Amino acid sequence: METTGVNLNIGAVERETGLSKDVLRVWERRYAFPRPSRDENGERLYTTAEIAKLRAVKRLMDVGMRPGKIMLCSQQELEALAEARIAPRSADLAPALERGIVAMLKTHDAIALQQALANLLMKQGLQRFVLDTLTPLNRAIGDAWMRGELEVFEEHLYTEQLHVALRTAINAFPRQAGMPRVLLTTFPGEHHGVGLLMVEALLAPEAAQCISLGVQTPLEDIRRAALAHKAHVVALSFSGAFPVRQAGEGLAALRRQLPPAITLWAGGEMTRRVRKALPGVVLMPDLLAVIGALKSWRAHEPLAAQEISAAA
Amino acid sequence: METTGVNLNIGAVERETGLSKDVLRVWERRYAFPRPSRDENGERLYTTAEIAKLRAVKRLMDVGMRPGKIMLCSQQELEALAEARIAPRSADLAPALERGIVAMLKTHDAIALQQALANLLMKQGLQRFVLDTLTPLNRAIGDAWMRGELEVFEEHLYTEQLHVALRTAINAFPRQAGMPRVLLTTFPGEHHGVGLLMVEALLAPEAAQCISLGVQTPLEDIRRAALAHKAHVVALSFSGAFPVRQAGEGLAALRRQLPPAITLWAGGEMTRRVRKALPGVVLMPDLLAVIGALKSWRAHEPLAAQEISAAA
DNA sequence: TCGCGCCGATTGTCTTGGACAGTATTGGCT
DNA sequence: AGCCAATACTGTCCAAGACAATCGGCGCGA
Repeated sequence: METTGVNLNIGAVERETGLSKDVLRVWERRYAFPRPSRDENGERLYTTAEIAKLRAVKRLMDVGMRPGKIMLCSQQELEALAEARIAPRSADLAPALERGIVAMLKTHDAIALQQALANLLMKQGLQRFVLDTLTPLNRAIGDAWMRGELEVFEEHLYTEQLHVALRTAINAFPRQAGMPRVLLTTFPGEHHGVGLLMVEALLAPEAAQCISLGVQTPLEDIRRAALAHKAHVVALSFSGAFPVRQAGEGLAALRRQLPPAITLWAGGEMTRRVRKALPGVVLMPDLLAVIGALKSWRAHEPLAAQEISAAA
Repeated sequence: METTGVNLNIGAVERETGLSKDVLRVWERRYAFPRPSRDENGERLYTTAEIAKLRAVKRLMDVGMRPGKIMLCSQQELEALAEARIAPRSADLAPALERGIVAMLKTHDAIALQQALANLLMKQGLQRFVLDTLTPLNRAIGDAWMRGELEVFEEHLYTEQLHVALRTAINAFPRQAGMPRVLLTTFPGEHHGVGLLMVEALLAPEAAQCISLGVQTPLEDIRRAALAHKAHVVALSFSGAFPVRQAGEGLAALRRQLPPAITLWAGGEMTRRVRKALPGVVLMPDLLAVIGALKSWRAHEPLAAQEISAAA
């Protein structure tokens, strides 16, 4: 625990924590936390301790807790809350596999990690790997992250290695002009791209044609891309931290601008928190739903597909 | 040209254009552009035309132009400026290869694009592909982007396909415990990750061990990761749009926090715009410099490497 | 006892207009 | 022509207020 007491200004804290300047200032006004010192110009200077606590608060808020309830807790209390939240489901047992992967992350053994992922993938096949292994594994990683056991950079390493493993496996499938054509991307503000890759991993063996634009495509460009690529389905991925409201607005706008024949899928952790139904949007709260949605599309939408093709 | 006159509020414009709310408001005050209408609550509503012009302005600013000079130009004038800027160097000739790739992007032929990239890669080998093909190709794509010939989603598709091609090729090399160990990532705020992949593509055949954290690692975590992984080199990538000042501050802070034995590399388009030297940071304005820096490290730093190993 | 609707509390986002510091550019001087 | 200083430019930060959407709890009816 060094005393790297490098004080950061509000802009740097925004970048480091993902909390907007507005939020940081209004929290200070309302909750008296954080309470940064000021430099000679009266500008805020946040300590590393405050930043760490802000990150802990954000983690808890990303799983549904409210700022007013937790803002004045100490670091220990926050950790206890995180612990309590995941206790119910990890109480039974954390399987050896998951614990092994987390251990590799903690020892920073990138090579072992990559081999472990590649081995599992080869043994199980791509779809089983995604559905059976990755789902609980991602949850275990998420839990460890919630508990503060994992550093940011360790989580980054996991994501990166997962990218490598999945991308390699997906590439082994021939890139064919299958049906449906699925356009994959995320909204601006959503940085997390593993979801896209997992969906692609599920669809590639089903002979659907995936066109991924990566993350953060502006709304207007999603529309243009869907038309340009004559997509049958537009699939968006949302991580748990994505604001439900923003997603709802964006999906509604997109639904309005897209021809009705194009199906709209929305998946990812966030979709579990959606209350009111979004007309014309297929929600996929888990990965299994992707397979279901694909089957459903193939059963019900042959006409739509023809229409889009004919419109060319 | 549809009249999708969907007006966006300032937050949405910030996400879509990458211009902060503060900047949008201060531009309105100073230059009387943009001049958004207001909703019933007095909140700004930007038209799609304004957003398009904002994007054009940002593109030109990313290559060094100043807002005051260009803010009041019409769309046509902005396009003329972009044209003029790239005329000097593309006047000679745009080689057939580059034009072919751009054409594939414009016709949205993802399959052809991927095959073209894979073919080139196989024919030339990874390093030659990166150095000889990708450098001019990226410039051609950048020029087309500057001219407004490419849509955002077309550029996204290119990036994604490049990712696929490079990742596949890199994976073909055995992941060994070579020297030096290079930690690759970008600062928070830098979304562009192709640079990292290109560096990895150059280093993998040289038997250096790359550990990539992907994009947007908080400063403190870069430090921790460097120590945890016992990295010999920390390499950061910056796209042309990254603010030079932010990069300078970040690099200085990182240099201060990192043991002197760890070498610090900074590469990418931004580094060409750096004026004052950054002590203790190796600048790599082009990709060839990466090879040079690697050779230089191997020639001069055998002691440092041993020290770090011993410190374990 | 469970479901539904209402109301108050909570919370993120947007508002204005001012200020300042660091950087680029201009102009004058040698 | 080259160098330095004054000036213009520009991004970021500040304050305190306002408002709408949402959450949570309460009471009511089935």
